[in-house]
Amino acid sequence: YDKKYSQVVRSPYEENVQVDLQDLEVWDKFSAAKTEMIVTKPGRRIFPGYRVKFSGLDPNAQYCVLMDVVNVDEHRYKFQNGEWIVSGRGEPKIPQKFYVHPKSPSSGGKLMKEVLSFHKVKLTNSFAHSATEKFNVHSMHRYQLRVHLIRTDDVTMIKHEPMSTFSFSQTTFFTVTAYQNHEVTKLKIANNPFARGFRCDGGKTKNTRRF
Amino acid sequence: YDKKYSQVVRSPYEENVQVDLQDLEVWDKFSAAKTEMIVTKPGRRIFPGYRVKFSGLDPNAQYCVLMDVVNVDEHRYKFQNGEWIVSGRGEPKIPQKFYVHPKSPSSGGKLMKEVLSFHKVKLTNSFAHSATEKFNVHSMHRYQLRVHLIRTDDVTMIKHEPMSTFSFSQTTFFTVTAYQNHEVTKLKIANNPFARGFRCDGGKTKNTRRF
DNA sequence: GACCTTCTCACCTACGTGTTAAGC
DNA sequence: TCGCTTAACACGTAGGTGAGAAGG
Repeated sequence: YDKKYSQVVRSPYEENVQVDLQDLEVWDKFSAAKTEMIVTKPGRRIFPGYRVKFSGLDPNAQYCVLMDVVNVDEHRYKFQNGEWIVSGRGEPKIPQKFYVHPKSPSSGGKLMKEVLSFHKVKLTNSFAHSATEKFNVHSMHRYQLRVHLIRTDDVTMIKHEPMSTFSFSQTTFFTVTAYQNHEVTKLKIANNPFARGFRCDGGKTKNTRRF
Repeated sequence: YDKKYSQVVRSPYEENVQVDLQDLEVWDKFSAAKTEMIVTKPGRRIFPGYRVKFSGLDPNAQYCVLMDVVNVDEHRYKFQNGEWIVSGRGEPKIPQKFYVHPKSPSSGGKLMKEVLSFHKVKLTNSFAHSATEKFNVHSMHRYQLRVHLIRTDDVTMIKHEPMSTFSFSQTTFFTVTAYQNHEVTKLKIANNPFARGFRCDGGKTKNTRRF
């Protein structure tokens, strides 16, 4: 049992493929506090950043890498007395959509040499603000990130080819319009460079993390 | 005779295709003063921005859009007594390279609805700083921008398909490491939002131009 | 000296943060 | 009232400007 994965579905072509979630320590810290992600109308990035690295690919084959955001369950939640509890039925699921990583398609050799970052992805609660990098979600629901691999050099064929899917239990999160758990707020401020202005030391702490 | 084009080469598949250069008034102003573009080691953007709009495409066909930077002649130039004059033989031409617009491939229908911007392109005089969006050029030479259209949905087939090429006489420019003609400097400061700090009014003039 | 290049700088644009107060 | 959402804001990151001094 590999504690890094909550779920793996492999297409027959990618039996030896493995995916590593980057910044695992950071994801673990957030996960322990129950991660929250802000949702806004214009769209808000997720933090920690979703960054993965592939191994075990065929160096000469062409691949497309995708990600999506999926419901973890069918509930609506609320934060009460310091913990998240179920609060009725969830909104109907939003039709699935994929975000194709801009480096797709790419050869297995190239892919294995670099970390793929999905930092441009945003969460929005407004259907009016549609864009390729925006995922529509409901606030006060629970979601999870997934990454997909398809052995093809044709982005338009994505829906007609066998696909391998990888997901990590650490990337589960609650959507909110304002942070509920102050522990999460503290972790965001401590780790996200863009929130450096809110650090106790006035932003003097260096942080060279890349997204 | 259409004064907007200096040269058009059409592949047999794109007889009705037309390209419009955006910000034509600005390009014309610079052109009248003999446009200069700064070249640096890390790479410098071009200004005015190179933005084009297509019409007459097949709405259902897939296209790739490319651009490149080519020599206008074989001379080296210098700026003397307020004008550009030939100053010996130019450096050997740099091997041609294409910058593939990130929205490639795209359907003709989508392409005709939007303005394609090449604002990420940079000019560099250092061969060490190579990148997809950087063009290697020699300083004190004369170049021109070109845009290309290929009817294909496969970016890797770009060099093996018939290509239409469009270029505008207004996009001819001299490369410099420091501006020679103060008239050009004034136009840059007056029109480029990033140079607003140098405007006489202290940067209060609004300018909502998009790249 | 004349000409061209390089580097550092102050000053911008653009946009990613949580905070706060107001709205519903 | 309470719970959740929205918009304006100060304060960061990241990087595009020409100026000016220094270098070759």
